[in-house]
Amino acid sequence: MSEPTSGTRPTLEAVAERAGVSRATVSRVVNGGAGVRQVLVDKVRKAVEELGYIPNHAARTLVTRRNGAVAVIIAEPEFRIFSDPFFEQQVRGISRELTAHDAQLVLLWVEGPGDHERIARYLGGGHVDGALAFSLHNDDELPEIVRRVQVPTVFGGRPGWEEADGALTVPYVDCDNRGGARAAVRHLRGLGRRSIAHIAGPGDQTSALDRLEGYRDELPGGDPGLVAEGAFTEESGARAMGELLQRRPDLDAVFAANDLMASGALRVLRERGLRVPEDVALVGFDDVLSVAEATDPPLTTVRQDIEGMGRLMVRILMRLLDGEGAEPVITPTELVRRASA
Amino acid sequence: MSEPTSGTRPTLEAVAERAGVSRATVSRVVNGGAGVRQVLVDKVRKAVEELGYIPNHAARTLVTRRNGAVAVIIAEPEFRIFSDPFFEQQVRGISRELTAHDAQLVLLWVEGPGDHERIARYLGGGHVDGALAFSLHNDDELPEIVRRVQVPTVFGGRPGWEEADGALTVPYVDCDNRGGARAAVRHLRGLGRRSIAHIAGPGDQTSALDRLEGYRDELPGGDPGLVAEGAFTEESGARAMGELLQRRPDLDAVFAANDLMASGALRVLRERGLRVPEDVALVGFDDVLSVAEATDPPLTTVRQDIEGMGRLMVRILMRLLDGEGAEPVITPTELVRRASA
DNA sequence: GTGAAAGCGCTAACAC
DNA sequence: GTGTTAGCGCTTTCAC
Repeated sequence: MSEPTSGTRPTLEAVAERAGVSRATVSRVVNGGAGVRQVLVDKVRKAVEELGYIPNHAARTLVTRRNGAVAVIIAEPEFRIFSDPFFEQQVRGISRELTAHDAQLVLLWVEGPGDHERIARYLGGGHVDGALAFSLHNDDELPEIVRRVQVPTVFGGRPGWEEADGALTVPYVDCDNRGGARAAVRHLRGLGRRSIAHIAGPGDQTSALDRLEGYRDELPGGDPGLVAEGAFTEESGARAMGELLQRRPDLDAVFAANDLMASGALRVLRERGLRVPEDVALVGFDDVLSVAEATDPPLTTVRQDIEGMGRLMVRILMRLLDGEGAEPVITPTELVRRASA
Repeated sequence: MSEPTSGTRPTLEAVAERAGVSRATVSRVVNGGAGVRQVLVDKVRKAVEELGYIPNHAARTLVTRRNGAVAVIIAEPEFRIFSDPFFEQQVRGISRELTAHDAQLVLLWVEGPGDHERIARYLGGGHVDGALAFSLHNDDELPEIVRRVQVPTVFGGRPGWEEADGALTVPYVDCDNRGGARAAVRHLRGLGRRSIAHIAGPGDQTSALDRLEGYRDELPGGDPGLVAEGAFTEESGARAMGELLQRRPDLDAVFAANDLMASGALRVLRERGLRVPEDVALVGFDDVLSVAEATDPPLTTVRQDIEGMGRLMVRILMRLLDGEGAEPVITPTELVRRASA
């Protein structure tokens, strides 16, 4: 009983003996039971039950080269994103789709650069069939790691490094950030607004850059003073709003690169006695309900199907695992009108 | 190239051939190189490097019965606790200690009761050597699952079901909740306070119950109207404080079962124009710095070494895996005086 | 010190 | 339909 795992688990062989059949038959039954007479199926099932047999994972993986597990990689600086409703929704989508494929979600937490080697060994050692990662910053090392160990990987969000090396196209899922931003600005213009400001996200994230570009598409030659950078947090949105009001007290509309920053901006606007949408119209991005519906007034925003994007990441990975090719996927966005604009 | 894993990875055999040694020697080198001549060690290392060899995990596990991975199980209702600084700190401790043991942290997310079967298969299938779980609610099914599949498990927090079945003692790590609560109340009494209220945590969590008991130890025959139940959140602390003030406007001290609820209570106290600590002295529990030091005034609170408890969970699990026995561990608490009491 | 050989528990041809 | 057999890639006695 000094063994690592408690006692000795029953093997296929034991089940076979008890059921009076061969190992192969037991294997067939355990894996679905196709092409086995019902009598034997029942016998085997009974033996499995009685012995409490659970297939040995390592043995199975050794021969099938599949292990039914997919890694979701979280890098330390991003660990906090668990508290971000956006991320939670995406992981939920991933989890559900994985379950539908009968695959296990393994969350890998990278604590820092020192962990890279360990993560590489884990990924390369075949613990998982594939990986899902989030391309949050341009300087991330993850893409290099997954490339090196050759584990099929799908990214959430358009990776920034792709721009540097056009040859290396990795599969990813992202929404139409640029198009969504355009729709937001067009909507504000349609409302007759003339001074439309933008609270952008961090400059090292493609989603922020793409939304900024969409904003500029609609306002060529716009005043750079109408753009302030935030960090996708409520707090930073408030700060950016303050800056903008200082620079351009005449502004009559704001497009924030996400709902959290929009809610921060809204707070500042109200503190200054400005009415939304009468004095300043406000549009967000994401349509995270817990934020967009909770503000007063509720936010007009650009909706993206976050959970759906998570599910899509899994489906693309599965296709990759089946040896099929995979292209990046851009999902559509949709303007949701509420009261803020 | 239609294989699940990309291309064919080099095996031990390939390395052996390239280095001109036997598989056994390569294996020795890969596993530390003890008892192998330096010349051969170098040769092998070189071959490993050149081939980009990574040991096959499944094959190794199949023979060693160990796989260097430990599951941290998160149940869905608790997924939110990622945003709880307490939990994050504990996971950080776990992660660090695991790294020190060269083990991989695998986070298992249980989405709901329907997932139990899958989780059981995963745990029982030998994906991980052991598991770490958090006993948050008394009706949790997890303990039953880990018992069934016989995977060595250490719990964070004293499990509630233990009371029902004294025979089943599982290893767990918890702080001295009762003793800490006593110290808090004693401190308030020492300050000359006469009407000491308690904002308790949810009644289905042992930590909350133990702290309540510690409070009662020091105030036998106390007024039940001085106790209100919260849910360990800031919001619920505020609500409970409101109730207490309504029932007992004369109260002059509050012991909250955690810092988050204390900060909620503090907010309400100030809204009502009550000074802390002059009118009402306030003590929290946990000493989560981001909360206890951030309030105004900063909280006097009962400190527990959260990260240390996470590390301890891992150490106990490792002992379990080595076939040694393991007892529950209660870590000490310490009153930290700041300005609120 | 190093190599040869025997498995770990399972699946997948291939016979029957 | 079912059983037999040959590995999957690695570690680990046991000889030499």
